Amino acid sequence: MATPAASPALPTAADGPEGRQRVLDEAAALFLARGYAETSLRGIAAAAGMKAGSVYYHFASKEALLEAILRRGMEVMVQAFDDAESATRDRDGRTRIAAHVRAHLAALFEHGPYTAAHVTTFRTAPPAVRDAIVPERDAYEAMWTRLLGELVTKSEIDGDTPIGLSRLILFGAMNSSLEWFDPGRGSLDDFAETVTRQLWKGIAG
Amino acid sequence: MATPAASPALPTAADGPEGRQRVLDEAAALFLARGYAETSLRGIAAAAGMKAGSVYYHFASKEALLEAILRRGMEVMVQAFDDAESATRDRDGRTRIAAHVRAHLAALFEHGPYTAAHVTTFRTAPPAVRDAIVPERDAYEAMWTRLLGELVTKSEIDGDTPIGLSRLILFGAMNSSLEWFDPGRGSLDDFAETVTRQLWKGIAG
DNA sequence: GTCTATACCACGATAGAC
DNA sequence: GTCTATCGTGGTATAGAC
Repeated sequence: MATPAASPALPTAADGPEGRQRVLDEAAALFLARGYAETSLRGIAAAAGMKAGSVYYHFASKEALLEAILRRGMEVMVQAFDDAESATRDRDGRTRIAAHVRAHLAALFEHGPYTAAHVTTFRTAPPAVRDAIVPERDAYEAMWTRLLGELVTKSEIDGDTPIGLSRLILFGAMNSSLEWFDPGRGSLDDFAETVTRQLWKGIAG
Repeated sequence: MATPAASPALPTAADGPEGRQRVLDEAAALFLARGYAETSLRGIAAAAGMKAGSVYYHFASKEALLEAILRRGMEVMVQAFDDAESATRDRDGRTRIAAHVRAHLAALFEHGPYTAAHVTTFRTAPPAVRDAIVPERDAYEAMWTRLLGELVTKSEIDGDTPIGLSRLILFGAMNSSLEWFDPGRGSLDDFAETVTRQLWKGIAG
């Protein structure tokens, strides 16, 4: 039997993603675990099963690699937001907020290390990388601002609190959970519900 | 006139703190601005007006310097908490929470770079440094847990939400403001009041 | 697409003069 | 208490074979 022309028996799709994707995955995981500056290209290469020099076939520099990861992390967040929006566009405000909180937290904890790596490394990323990614971040923030503004218009959210501040406070509450929440020990649904309840009604007795 | 015996005319107290303190101040500011790994001892020394080798007269290593900064940052937070506690111990729950939120934010933005540097560098600090500082962090967290528990007992806080989670959500909201709040552009009092209001009553309309 | 080999540099840290 | 000088290590990145 001759090998099928369309799929030659090469060790590509069999065990794991191909080189570039492997580098991306492992680098994101390492940046998340140890930080950008603390992670060496040699370490990334080793985790991806190759030598340091080979990484440069896929990425022009360590900064370019970081930028690709930050961009991917942002795409995951935007996708999560869009899905939540499609699912709850016609529901009440509390339901919509709950869905978006759940979606954001899922992007952090359930859709790979990219979004989490974005959140934790952005602050100390090299200025050139930060600047390159700012437009994507602004777009995501604008999606939330639009959602909250819509709910204020419908009087589902109190009009007194500035929604810009509310959004930043909510983002801080959600993103900082990377430092302590372990999805293996607690339910993400329960956590998302607690965040939503506290955001919605507060803690007053 | 002979120079007074108690204060010889040496260039010590005149312009700025002495060596060790200068290193501490500048290192904290640099760790906050750029991160621990991204900041070199040469850069710290230059900011403190000395050469790299001289830093080792004051600190055994870069890690020891970081540990001293993290510890100082924690002391500032604890002091802020104690002050707020003394000032509002007999007041109602909402007033006490407001004072503590204000105090924590003041520690981040108004009492030097130590607390802010602690918050931003702890996550990626070398494990040995993290381990050494964990007891102090636990003690501060216990102060908050005790406060919130007391308010639950008095039914000033809703007993349904687990206070451990509420504390982490509140810490995340406050600490993450380091990434965007500029005390030169906005009032810290106003910001603290917004955080307190959102924590207490939520955003529901 | 990955390898080996290496250039080049910045880093943390140390030793000893002053 | 600060300096100069330097050591050794590990970092990013490149060149060229395979």
